[in-house]
Amino acid sequence: MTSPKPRSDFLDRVVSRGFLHQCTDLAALDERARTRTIVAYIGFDCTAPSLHVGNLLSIMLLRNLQLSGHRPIVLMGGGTTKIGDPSFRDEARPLLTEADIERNKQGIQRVFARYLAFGNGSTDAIMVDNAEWLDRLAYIPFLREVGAHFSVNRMLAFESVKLRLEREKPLSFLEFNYMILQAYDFVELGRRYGCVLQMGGSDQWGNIVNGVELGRRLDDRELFGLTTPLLTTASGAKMGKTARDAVWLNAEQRSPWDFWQFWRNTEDADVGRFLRLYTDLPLDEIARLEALRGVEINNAKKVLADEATMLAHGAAAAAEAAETARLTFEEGATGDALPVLAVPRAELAAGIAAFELLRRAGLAASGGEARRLIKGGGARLNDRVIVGETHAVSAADLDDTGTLKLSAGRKKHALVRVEE
RNA sequence: GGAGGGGUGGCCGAGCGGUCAAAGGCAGCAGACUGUAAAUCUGCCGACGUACGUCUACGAAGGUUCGAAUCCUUCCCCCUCCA
Repeated sequence: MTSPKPRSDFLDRVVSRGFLHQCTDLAALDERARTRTIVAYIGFDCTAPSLHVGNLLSIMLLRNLQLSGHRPIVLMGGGTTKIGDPSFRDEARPLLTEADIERNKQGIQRVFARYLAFGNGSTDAIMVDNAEWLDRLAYIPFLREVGAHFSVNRMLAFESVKLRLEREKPLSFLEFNYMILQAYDFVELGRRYGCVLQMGGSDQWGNIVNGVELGRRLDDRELFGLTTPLLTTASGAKMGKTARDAVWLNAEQRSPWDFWQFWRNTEDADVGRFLRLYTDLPLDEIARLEALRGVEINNAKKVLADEATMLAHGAAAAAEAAETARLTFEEGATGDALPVLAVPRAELAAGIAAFELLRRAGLAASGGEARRLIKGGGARLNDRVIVGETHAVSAADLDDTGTLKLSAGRKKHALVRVEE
């Protein structure tokens, strides 16, 4: 199902950079985006204190929208988070308290300032919270105005809830309403801001289509929906999750250094795709980088890490991370961006067991894990393999700046510094 | 409402009175090889303790037993079939 090359700048970008999965009416949307400025939104529920790399695709899509001369709306789901989206989940999300939601919202909001330009101009981004209208809904009038347009039969047929129903797992009436509220959001944004397009991940298709249809029925307005593909890495892992933790966008949750490292460690086969999705680099430049082979492709990964980190954390943090990586991996030295553990001089003078220090430096989750790391020969002190879990690290291991380096494996390093 | 099957470590999945902190697989971590890649091979993989060990764990709560993931009772949840 290859379609002709879009004529609007926006959809041309979307398609050529790999953001498109499905669209309700690509040709009509293309025509509209070509002839006038459109307003489009993506909703973000406040389920965690930060967004992560899994959400980055959506954020970059909004960025591309703005870069091609249109207006993005970031919709905070302060209202819908109180319900919990059941899409493709086989059990209900734990209900969050209003305080949790508010805290999460504060964390999430900050991210967008780096990716979008907010303001009052015609293509400036705006941020709104659906709690603004959802909290105020009056039940009976809402049912009469909006509820009447939904067919339960049809809602039950959506792929997003099919799993739950097939397994006969409970789908509460509360969750069942999520779809309707999201549809209503779209209509409300259409009324308030002239928003005509809702975008989101492919799991949002059902919710989005409902909004498009509701807009037509309620306001006789033509709305559009567009979804992005579900991303996996070349070896099949879900994008944006490492180990136990998501790759958070907030610096408090994941340091710019770790963030840079995440991108630097991209698999060869993913570099081109990621450069198109997660950076602003022109396509011909990306094509050149992607064509690099062997050791050379590491340069493409560095560019990817630089660009992605610059967007998320700013140029200074990206430069520091890149320099630290150069020093650490190419010179065998250390850089300023490495995590630092401060230890009182007296304590260090007395000697600290290596496993304990590894744990405290954050290189191992527990003492046991640290011990295993040492037993397996993966732990190093100042680049020398540590032998014996209880090996005492002392002031003698400090260099002349009062610092020592601990490593877990070849990629994870931390500095220990004495404090007076 | 009736009959049967099941709930096990991050996930899948064996175990069905002691030798079970619980096979195997996946994921994860480390080592080797490399390019801070992939693939492959090797080791580790509940917590705490230097080893012997201690504690917490097999849906929940009780019970039988020298001893229970394994047996019994009650409860909760899920699956299949019948009405």
